[in-house]
Amino acid sequence: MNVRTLCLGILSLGEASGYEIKKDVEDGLFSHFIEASYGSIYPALNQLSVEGLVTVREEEQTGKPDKKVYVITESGKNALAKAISVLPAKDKYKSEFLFQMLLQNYISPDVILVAIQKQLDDLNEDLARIVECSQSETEGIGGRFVAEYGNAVLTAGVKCLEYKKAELLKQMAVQAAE
Amino acid sequence: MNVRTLCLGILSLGEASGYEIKKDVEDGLFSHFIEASYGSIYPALNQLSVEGLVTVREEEQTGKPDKKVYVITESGKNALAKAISVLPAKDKYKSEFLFQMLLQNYISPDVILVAIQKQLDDLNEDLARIVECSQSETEGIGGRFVAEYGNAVLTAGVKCLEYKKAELLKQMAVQAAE
DNA sequence: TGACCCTATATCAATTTGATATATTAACAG
DNA sequence: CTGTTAATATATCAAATTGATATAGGGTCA
Repeated sequence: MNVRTLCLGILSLGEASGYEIKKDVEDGLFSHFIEASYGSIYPALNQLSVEGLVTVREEEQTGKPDKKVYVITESGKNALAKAISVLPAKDKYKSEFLFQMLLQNYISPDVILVAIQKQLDDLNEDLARIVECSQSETEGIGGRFVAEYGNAVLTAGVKCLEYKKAELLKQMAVQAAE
Repeated sequence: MNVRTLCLGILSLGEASGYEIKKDVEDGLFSHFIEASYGSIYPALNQLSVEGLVTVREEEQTGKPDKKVYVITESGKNALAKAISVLPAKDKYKSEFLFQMLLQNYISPDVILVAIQKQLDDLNEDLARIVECSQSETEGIGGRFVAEYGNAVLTAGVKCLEYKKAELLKQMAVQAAE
């Protein structure tokens, strides 16, 4: 799935500017499972506009720079429905954290500890965002689905890491006592 | 973290060819949290070789094409240790599946069902690979860490989806009866 | 007045993907 | 014995994407 389909999906929930799409991807319900940069979003919106899948409207704002508001068209909705009715590709997961943990014999216990803490902070931040988004419940049944799935997965990660952290701290205390 | 560091990490566990590195990334313990294509692995190995972080040895094989075996050097190990002693970047997770589920009002219940089933199959496949890899326990404490973390997270995902699937099936049965 | 942050769009080199090409050997079917 | 498929192995490249940077208007706070 490319960024064009991603933009159509977000626009299907309501009109938005490129900047707002980026915000959704960073802070919204999408943030748990979507990544996209300005460098892909703006070209995607331009192309969608050329293809007639979205319309653009330039909007003046007071106290802020002007923005271009994109609205999905009927043919855009059709293209979206078609694009998301195929078997989804396998999830992609990349974790520098797990890479470091696998090679933990190359790093000191203190570095391992701060890495675990950082991962815990990241997971809890993500978790808080999901809770926040699902409380303002904008997306109905689909939103509940992804919120519950994200919650389950992230909570399991936190639980596992809390245990690993405690284990490491105990071990470090023993080593310090020697 | 770039593919060069990834290759150094894999080579730190033992010598390998580009093809074998790709296999590790596809089927090994790394597969849960790493992605890399030939198009990035081969150039990375060439560059590492130029920089003196790995050495190459061409090996003839009977019954198979020749291969280039890469071995990490001392300065390669130093570069690796340095590269993985920084705070890890945030995990990256991309899921077409969750994107589809969030926009499920655009797709039919049967398509939702096959998507859920596909995700369950993917998760169970990943889970089986982790169990298999951790039984042959090649990587010691680091391997156990990532295996347990992966297990926790994937199991939570499976459990959540089994529930969602049952819920959907019940709902579809009710709708069919009407 | 300057420093810094938020909103907003845009661009671009560098990285990475995903697909394809090439070659060797084995296995298996027709 | 010929064709097809599959595994091993390396390499390349167009296209997509990232991550950083540039530009610009406005607000806030010292």
